[in-house]
Amino acid sequence: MGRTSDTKENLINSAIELIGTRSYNAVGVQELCEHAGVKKGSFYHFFPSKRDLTLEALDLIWKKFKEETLDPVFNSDASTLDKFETLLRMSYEHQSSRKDCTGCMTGCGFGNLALELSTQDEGIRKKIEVIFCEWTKYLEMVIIQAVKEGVFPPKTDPAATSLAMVAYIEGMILLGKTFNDPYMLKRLGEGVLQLCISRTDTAEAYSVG
Amino acid sequence: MGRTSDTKENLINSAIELIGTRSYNAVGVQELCEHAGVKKGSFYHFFPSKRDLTLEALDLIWKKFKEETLDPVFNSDASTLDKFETLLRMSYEHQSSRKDCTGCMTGCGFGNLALELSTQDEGIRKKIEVIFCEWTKYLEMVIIQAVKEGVFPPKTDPAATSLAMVAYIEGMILLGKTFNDPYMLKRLGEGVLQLCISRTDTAEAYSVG
DNA sequence: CTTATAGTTGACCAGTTGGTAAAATACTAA
DNA sequence: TTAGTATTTTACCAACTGGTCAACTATAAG
Repeated sequence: MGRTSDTKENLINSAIELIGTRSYNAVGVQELCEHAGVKKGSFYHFFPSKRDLTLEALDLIWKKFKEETLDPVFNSDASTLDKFETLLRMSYEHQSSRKDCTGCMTGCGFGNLALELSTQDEGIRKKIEVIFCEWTKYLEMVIIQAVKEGVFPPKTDPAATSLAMVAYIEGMILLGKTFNDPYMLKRLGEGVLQLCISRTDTAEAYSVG
Repeated sequence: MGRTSDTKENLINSAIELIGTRSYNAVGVQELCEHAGVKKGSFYHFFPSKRDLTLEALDLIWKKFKEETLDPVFNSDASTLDKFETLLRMSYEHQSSRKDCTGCMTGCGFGNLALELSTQDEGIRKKIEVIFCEWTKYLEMVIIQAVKEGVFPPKTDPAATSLAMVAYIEGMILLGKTFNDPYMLKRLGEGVLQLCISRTDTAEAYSVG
């Protein structure tokens, strides 16, 4: 019943585009509306506030990241190492193309919003926390399997290792954005593999600690 | 000649406090002035813009970070591993106390501003890039020495390793802020050491790659 | 003690912020 | 065809944004 439209989707996509390349507080409702070709009244017909738009935008980029990156990579029949390498290569390519068309390496939409808003908006912080947890689970499952297959040493702690990998990836992207240089991801990418070696093995190998 | 005052210092400290716990765009000139007990006219007597205040605030927190943390830790006669452990412990303690008094883990002032402003303000981005480079140099020197002493394997690449460590530390803090849990730094801290092992050694040890 | 200078004040500005409310319009389903 | 509903539009709001300016005041140095 009643009329239908794609205004809501347009607004969400505009939020992903604009907030993604600048920041939450640097983009106003007005600009969001202009970019989406929509009047402000329509905005508030679909969203109670800019914050709620952002929450839905986070849902969408997480869904897309799963569908376009995590699922294809981790459901493939490639080797464990190839999976990590593919994930890193896709991140590099994504950031590179962002820089080509905006002039800037825009970084990770989750990390960006997390650092900007975690202390100010508990709902957004919590949503990104959950996203990082789910992302970690993808990695954890691969690590568990790699240990079973003997690719990773038996003492590997999959939960700790996967969390460390997400931290390291976010840190890589943070440095890449700071240097405005996607090549930073190439330089740092190999470090991800080092986090796969369990702490105790590291200690034994070189008697550190 | 003329009158003296500590208004400028007060404004810089207010910026560190307010922008540090919220974000650049979430804090206005007015609030900065109120917090510093200063009228807006005085603000613009000392700073051409909020952006310029922020640039000076970055200088100060970097200076303090060096004086209070990097210099004492890395000029001590502790072992290499102890130095890293001390650095991590101090980060944990700092973030913990921030959470105790503000309710939030506020994260790294450099990382926060880098992600919020890198795509929007080239001057601020560049300043943080330089800071990360200098920070990396501190770590690099320690790593070079550790290789000499045989604590780290000879194939270690000090430049690559130190950069990876900064990335990992920033990623740890990012996750900690997202989870609003300083304990994340404890959980992830040990991973820093794994980045000290050179890629090739990792590959040899477990035939990965 | 004077004078030049550094610092302070308050009034002001145009533009923007996020958000509201009601009337007008277009469309869908019965 | 119609009735009801979803969407769109317009006009509006108070509060706040970063920033300006000229007048005023305190003080350090000669």
